[in-house]
Amino acid sequence: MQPTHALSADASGKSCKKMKVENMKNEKLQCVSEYDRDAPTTTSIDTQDQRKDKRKKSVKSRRPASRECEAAREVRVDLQGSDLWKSFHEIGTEMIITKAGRRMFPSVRVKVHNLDPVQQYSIAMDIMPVDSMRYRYVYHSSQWMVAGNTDHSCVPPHLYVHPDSPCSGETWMRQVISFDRVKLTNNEMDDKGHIILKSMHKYRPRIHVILHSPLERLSQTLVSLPADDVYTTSFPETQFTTVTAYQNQQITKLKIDRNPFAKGFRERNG
Amino acid sequence: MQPTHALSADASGKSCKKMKVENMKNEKLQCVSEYDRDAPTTTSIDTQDQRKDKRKKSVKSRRPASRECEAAREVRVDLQGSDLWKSFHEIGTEMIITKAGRRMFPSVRVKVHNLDPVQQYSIAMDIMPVDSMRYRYVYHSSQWMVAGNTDHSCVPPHLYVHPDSPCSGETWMRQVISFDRVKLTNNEMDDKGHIILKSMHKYRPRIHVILHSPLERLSQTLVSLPADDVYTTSFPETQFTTVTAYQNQQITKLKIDRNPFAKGFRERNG
DNA sequence: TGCTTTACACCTAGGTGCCAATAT
DNA sequence: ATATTGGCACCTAGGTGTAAAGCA
Repeated sequence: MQPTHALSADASGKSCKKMKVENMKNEKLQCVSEYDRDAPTTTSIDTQDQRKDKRKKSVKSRRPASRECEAAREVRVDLQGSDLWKSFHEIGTEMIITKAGRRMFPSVRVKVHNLDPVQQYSIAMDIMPVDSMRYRYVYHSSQWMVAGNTDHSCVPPHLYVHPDSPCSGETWMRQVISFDRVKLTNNEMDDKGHIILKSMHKYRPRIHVILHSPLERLSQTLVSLPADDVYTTSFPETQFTTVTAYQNQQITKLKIDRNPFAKGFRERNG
Repeated sequence: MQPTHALSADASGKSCKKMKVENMKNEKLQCVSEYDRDAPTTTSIDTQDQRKDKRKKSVKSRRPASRECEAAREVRVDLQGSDLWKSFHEIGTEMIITKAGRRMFPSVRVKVHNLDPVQQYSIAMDIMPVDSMRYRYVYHSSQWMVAGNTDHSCVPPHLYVHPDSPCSGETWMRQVISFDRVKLTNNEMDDKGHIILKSMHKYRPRIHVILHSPLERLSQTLVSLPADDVYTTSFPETQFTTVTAYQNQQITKLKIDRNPFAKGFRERNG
């Protein structure tokens, strides 16, 4: 359980490392509440004792050949379809989870910038709990209320490595990176590689950009912990509550309206 | 164009290397005619000058802890669905190729044995020309006849790396490795990663088991040449002739009869 | 003539929310 | 009471050979 590439403790926000190391092993099921604000959350150095130091460090915008620190620009990850996510977020996004596994809608789609074109990267997604609460939906007030604490059975979050991984920075930057084949399940015994979540809980997806050192590689089957340099980011509007059946009818309507696979319900459900 | 990992010239069939090196760059479009015999063809050392030395070296059968040479057993690759392939082969297998890309039926499916469970491997397929001839089908004799030499535009054979690559030997051995998503095309400008072939030519698929040295890795996008140790094999019954429309009606009937996607023609075409 | 392309009907495979039944 | 499950009709997405048209 010891950190593989533990960093020195200089967590000053000005550090000019192109990629910051985050040791995911040490994160356990720690909750990242009240991230639900404005800018994307970018994890900087994140060792056990510094969790309180986490601050929204807005990623530097592209600046040609900034000479600050060996001219290295910081990795940037943009969420695609942010407007759609926000439409759901305003109501309170719900995601169905089933035993067989259910896709997300909307799905997480990103573009990455400022990678080194010749380096190899893997890009991965996982889904972190937002807090340790269980929720229930109160119909008459159309609101989600806390219903108690979660039972910490605490399955470590499964890392979904994008199937194109590993791949050169150049190739990654040329395309929209889509996680639309990810499936969510409530089956704790799942063996099909789906992401296991608990119903009636709040979650938020994270994106990891994993730089492969020349001496290592990340097999797609080594599903849990990248030991290399990892750049991690997350978008507030992608937060959602897991359900086994939709609770808020406005969510149902919006899904039917926007998800092509639900077209069969368009007219029927006026 | 120089061999990356050229071997010494001891091509004696008894060499005890677990995996033999084959330098694919040196193979060019060399034709491997009259391999259409009995046992699977296993490529041993294959440098430019030794092509005549190629012999069907039937892979050693599993022998527990044979101590001959550091107790390493030789890699073995078995073709799944061999009977189905043979049904077609007896008639003269045809594969449709289209501009958009067409799947193969039957598809190539294999099982691998005697890998090192803890090593990382990639498994790949390519399709080699059997000779340099162009063929035409003569209806009244129901036979394929030579129609001339091919025009050597000679696109280097595209390597299709199995999407699960790279992966541990243990994982590979536990599953049937299916290449059913491979698509064949006659579009020489194809950019969708399909395998480009010439119509009215004879081909045979090859399977490559690529051992990753700890210091290297094979990106799925580096599509052409494995520089590591490669074990290559091929099965006579998988040979086929490329067409844009089926020539032999017996082939058409067998495809309709066996390919689930052609079910719509079962009754119609008595 | 001989080969290739295209639009097509008809499949398989699989993603939706719904609803009634069933847990918890 | 609430939450979950499984069967369902209805979609999307895409794999078939066909037949007619297009191309050398």
